[in-house]
Amino acid sequence: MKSRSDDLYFLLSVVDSGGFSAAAEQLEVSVTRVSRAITRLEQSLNTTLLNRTTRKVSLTEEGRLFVEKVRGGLAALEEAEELLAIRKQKPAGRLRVDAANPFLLHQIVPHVRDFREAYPDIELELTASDRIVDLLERRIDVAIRIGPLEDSSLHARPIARSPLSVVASPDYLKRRGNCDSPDALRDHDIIGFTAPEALNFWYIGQGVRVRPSIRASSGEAIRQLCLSGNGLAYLSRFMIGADIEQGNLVELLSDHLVSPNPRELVNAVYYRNTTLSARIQVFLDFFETRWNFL
Amino acid sequence: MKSRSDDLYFLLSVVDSGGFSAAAEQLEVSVTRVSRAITRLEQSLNTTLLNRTTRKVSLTEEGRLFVEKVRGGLAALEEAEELLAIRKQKPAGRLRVDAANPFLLHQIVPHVRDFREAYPDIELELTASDRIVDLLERRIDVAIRIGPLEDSSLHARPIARSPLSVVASPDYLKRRGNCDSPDALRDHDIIGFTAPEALNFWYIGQGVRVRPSIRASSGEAIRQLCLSGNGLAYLSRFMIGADIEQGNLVELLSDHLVSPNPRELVNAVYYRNTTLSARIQVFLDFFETRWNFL
DNA sequence: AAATACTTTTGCGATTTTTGAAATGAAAAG
DNA sequence: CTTTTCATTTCAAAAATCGCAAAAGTATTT
Repeated sequence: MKSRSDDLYFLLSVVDSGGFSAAAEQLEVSVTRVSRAITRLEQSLNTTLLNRTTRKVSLTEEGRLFVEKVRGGLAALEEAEELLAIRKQKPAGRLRVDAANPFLLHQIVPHVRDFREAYPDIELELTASDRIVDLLERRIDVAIRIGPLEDSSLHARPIARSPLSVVASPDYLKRRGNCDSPDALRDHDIIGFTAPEALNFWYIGQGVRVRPSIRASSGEAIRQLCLSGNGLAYLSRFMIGADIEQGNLVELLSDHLVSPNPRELVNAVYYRNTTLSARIQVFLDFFETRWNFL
Repeated sequence: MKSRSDDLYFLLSVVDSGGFSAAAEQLEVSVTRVSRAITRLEQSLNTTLLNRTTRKVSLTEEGRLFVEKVRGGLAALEEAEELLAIRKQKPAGRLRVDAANPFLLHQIVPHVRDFREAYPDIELELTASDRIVDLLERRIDVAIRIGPLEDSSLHARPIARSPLSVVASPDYLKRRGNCDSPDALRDHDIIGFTAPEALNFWYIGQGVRVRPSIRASSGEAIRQLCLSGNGLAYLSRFMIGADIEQGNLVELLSDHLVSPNPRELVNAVYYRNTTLSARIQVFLDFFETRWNFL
């Protein structure tokens, strides 16, 4: 509540450098300041953080726990500042973004107006392709992919997660009855994928390989089929979140859903291990805060 | 680097309450202070965070991004303080912890000496049981479980993740050759579980159901079999981390491992949705920082 | 258009904190 | 026993923060 972040930085420096004077030198401040920062901190927390034996300082057990958590917190704060620094560079230029069609429609398109307003100098080019295509050849800067990545020659960074849910339309459920347990799936119509077959593996309980009575080749098609009461589907939250909120689809078996699972991860894929271009950076930061599928 | 946490709290309050005066009232300080805090912050960051139109304040786009990150950071810092507060209560009494045998051996037992030293008033009782047993009847306070949870009547909290790796002993590999691709698994001896069969599903590529040529009923047995060169095994990092470091086991197919997956999550299970007892809290905090399997 | 009703910002003296240099104290090293 | 190496404390100067009251805006109302 009251601890000044400056003092926390001092603490970290002391811990890392192993002494007050060393920390002072490292931070280019007087030893007095360091000493006082720690004292202030300890008093404010009413705890002894550092065990001072004249030659060395060592962390008390509470200090250890405290420092551990503090590190993460300060890192986040610094990231926040860094964000602004990047943004100040007024990123500009062309940015080619690729995503699977449903993701593009449901989670990117609705926000591009705001994005363009925030970064008017970035020319956004959106493309849709279901599989990972040749990013390099098509000059794509960043691709959003859902689920496990196949090509590991590219670099990827997880940026969000979109759990999968079993859903059905209310009228279907009225006709066919509810579905309370994984075993009850047998009594229902399942809308599945034509290919790859791995998509018809649902992460429920121990994992179930379903036998679809209807198949479609795209998630969007499955969603439509489900909305019009053709059966149960297992889809990513990002494309049915709105449907659920509006009551057009009902979640089933939520107690038996297994999370995390390989298909719920949303990754940003790009080449270059090195630092991302400001364009890509701001794009990801911008959208990360808007993707609000749980 | 220089932003003060106090000012950040002011910022948050302004954002949440929707105005300077409202924030001032909420924080029980003068409006002047709030205004100055924001000004100071903005100058220090050299950025306009708040868009003041007389009737209301709204976040600028940079402000939005900034606040978002800051929230997380401050939350972590507060957690750190809270930790100390809990610890100050000198938690005492009996704490019954249950875990699967290998986890108990590899990740708990090695640290109990330190734990006892840190919390001398807690009487630790450790039990091992492979499946979730009747926690209530056996009076277990907290159980550590790896992988998906079956009984959802209990409350669980993910506390760590322990990825799974495909491993083999160096001498086995010398004899039988390397294993570069998921397909190459066919040419190798697999050490699998006798039951449940679901454990012989490996999260590699699209997911592979392996056909073990040797089976054992416990992870520890599988580990031993693997160490003595009987074939490939797919085990949690927490039980083979040391083996890998010491070179007694070699990781295979790491490029094809799929993460996250349902079996890598380490959960703390307990009844009570309400606030955890100090005992359980400190136990989890203490060990979380020591479990260092990636 | 002018007046009104809110808000935020600013000027300024008083008050509280913070700072560095040097003094002090304390434990290890020679 | 003396020297060295740190950390803490003292003290006066310097800096920052604070609150009051006045000022400066900007929607809404008259």
